[in-house]
Order: sequence, then C-alpha cells, then structure tokens
Amino acid sequence: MVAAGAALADDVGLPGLTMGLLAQRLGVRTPSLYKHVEGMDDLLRGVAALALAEAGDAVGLAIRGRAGRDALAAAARAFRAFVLAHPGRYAATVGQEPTGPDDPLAVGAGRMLDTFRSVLHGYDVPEADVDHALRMLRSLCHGFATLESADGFRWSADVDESFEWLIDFADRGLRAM
Amino acid sequence: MVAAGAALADDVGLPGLTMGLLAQRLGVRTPSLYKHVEGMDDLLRGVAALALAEAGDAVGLAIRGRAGRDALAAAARAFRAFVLAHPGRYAATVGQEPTGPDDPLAVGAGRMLDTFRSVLHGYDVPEADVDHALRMLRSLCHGFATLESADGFRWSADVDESFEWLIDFADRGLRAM
DNA sequence: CAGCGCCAGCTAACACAATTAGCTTTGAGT
DNA sequence: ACTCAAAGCTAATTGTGTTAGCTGGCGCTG
Repeated sequence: MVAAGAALADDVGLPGLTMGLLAQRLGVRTPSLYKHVEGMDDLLRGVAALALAEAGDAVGLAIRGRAGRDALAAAARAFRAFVLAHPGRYAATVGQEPTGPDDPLAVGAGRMLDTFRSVLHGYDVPEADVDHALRMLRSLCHGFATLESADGFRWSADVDESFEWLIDFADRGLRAM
Repeated sequence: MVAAGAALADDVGLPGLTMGLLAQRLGVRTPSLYKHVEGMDDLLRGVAALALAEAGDAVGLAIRGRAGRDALAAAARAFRAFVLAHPGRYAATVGQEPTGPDDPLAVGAGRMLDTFRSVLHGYDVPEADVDHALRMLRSLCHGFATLESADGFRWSADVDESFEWLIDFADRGLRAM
C-alpha cells in the first residue's frame, strides 16, 4: 500500500498525493487506509523509506565491479535516472527526519551514503576530506536531479550533456587531490 | 502583503504557510486576502518572485568588485546565507514555472543566472562549457543549501567547513580548465 | 456640499482533504 | 459451529481554500 502511494506520487506529483486519490486507486474508501497506515505523515515516511531503499539498491548495483571514474559515473547516472523515473517518491525523502537509528529511513540513507563512500575509495581522498567530498557529491547529484525533475533547466543547452560534463568535472577534481 | 507571506513562510516553514495564518498575522479575516491576491498559487508565485529577486540582489552585491576565486566564494556564501536566513521563501522558488518571458519569476532567475555567469568570466572557461559550468554551480549551491536547510546533513563533520571545502573544490576545478 | 463609485474589509456558505468513531463483514484457526 | 481479529464501511468533525454577496469609508466630480 505504501508502494501504491509511491506510484501515485510519481504519477501526479507529491503534492497531488492525497488520501482520497490513493483510496480511489486502490478501489477502497478513504478511511479504510487508516487500517494500514497511521495517517498522511506515516504514509509519507513510508514512501520516503521505500524510495531511499530503492535508490540505494539501484546505485549500489550500478557500481558493482567498477572503480574510479567508472564507479563515479555509474553511481551518478543511476541516481539521476532514479530521481527522473520516480520524482514523486524521491521528493518525499527531502525534509524527513529519522525517528531513531534503526528507522528504515536512516538505514536507507546510511546504505546510500556507504555506497558513495565506496566510490570515493577509488580516489586518493585524504581521510579528513572524505565527509566533505561526500557532501559535495550529494549536493551535486541531489541539486541537479531535483532541479531537472522540477524543470529547473529551461534554457538551451542539452541536459544530458551537462550531466556528463558534471561527472567529468567531479572526477577531475577528485583525481587531483 | 506578499512580503508578509514570505516572512511567515520563513517563520513557520513553507508547508505551514496558510491563508488563515497569514490573515491572522495581518489582523484581517481570511477572505479579505483575496482582494490582494488571486489565491494560494498566486501568493506562492509572488513569494517565489520576491525570493528570487532578493537572492539575486544579495549575490550580485556580494561579488561587486571581486573576481576569480574571491567572486566565486562571495557568491556561494551569499547564496547559502540567503537560503539559510529565508528557508521558507526560497523553498517557494522550486517547482515554479514562469508563465512568460517577462514574468517577475523569469527575470529574477535570469538576473541570478547572469550574476553567476559573470563569476565564470573570472575563469578561463571555454564558451561551449559555460552553460554546463553554470548548471554545475547551480546544482552545487542549490543542493547544498536545500539539504542543509532541511537538516539533511546529520552526521558529524562541520557544515561550514564542508561548504568552504566545496567552494575550494569548485574553484580548483574551474581554474584547471 | 451631495452624490457616486471603488476599494478593502466583512459574513455566510461551500468544497474538499484528513481524520476519528463506531458498526459490519469475512475468513482463518480452534 | 464459534471466536476473534483484520479490513472494510458510513457518518461525522475539523481545518483550509475559495466564492458570493453585502457594507462602510473615502476621494472625486457635478
């Protein structure tokens, strides 16, 4: 049922995700949803956790057997592809605070983080800089993907090309450390 | 009145910005707001336009008289500072599509863009790469600032330090072109 | 100065989303 | 066959956005 909510969010956008619409899509009356979910907030946290887990899996799978520039490019592309394919569920992840360390939300985020950390292993990043580099990669990927999925890049140049350029930029910067 | 809406959004968060609360803060009944604004959507677009204009001014002012690394650092810091100081109104800017080329939203975005373009003038970026570099800078700044304002950086390392590191990274990458 | 019309407020009312309470059905396990 | 819990339903409440239609004040014009 959280899965149905995630699919609906992808279809109609996160703000369009409504209890009534979800119930309708499930062929059920609205109050029945509360037998499965505590409320809208709970649903959103569930969707966010699902998105994080799926995205983490996709990125983790993409870098399997790769290292260095290959791994970075694969991870970035997989991340962007996921956000573009599932804009609604990804949007649910921003602004969610895990309730505790074993919250599915926290473990999903942690796995994603570990994946990017392993990408950095392919570069000579000093230990003290790893956290900063991680945040940089996250800001880049998150910023690009969310701007693109919100139609934030309106002017001319080709967006795919920009993304490849961006991967290249990050790779050169990391190799130069 | 749009200004009051923006201030309220900063106080209570964008989702907390409600017609009723805004009316209350203005000492007026809710329906009276519709004499000044067409509705919630219109209000949000107004807030977004205001935020874009203010942010553009702040960044433009920050780089005055600077060039190269100085300009880049000043622009990035001003941008981040604005988003942190005004999280609500900045959040209103994402996902807004300008209705036309003379929409205040579009001109605000354009001015911001030009400012960053002038920052790039301080580097030897080939003409063909300027758009890509612009998108990279926007993704970096937007991604970092939004993640930070949504409390997306939970783990240890110091966030200010990460941001300075990120400026440095971008500077080195741009100088190496 | 009287009258006119507009601006900005108000009340009443409606639509729709989230949520809760309490009843009913159904199906699995004893 | 009996029990009970899961999952559905209807009815009702609250909160938010929005529209319709009325009203009081204030500047203008005759």
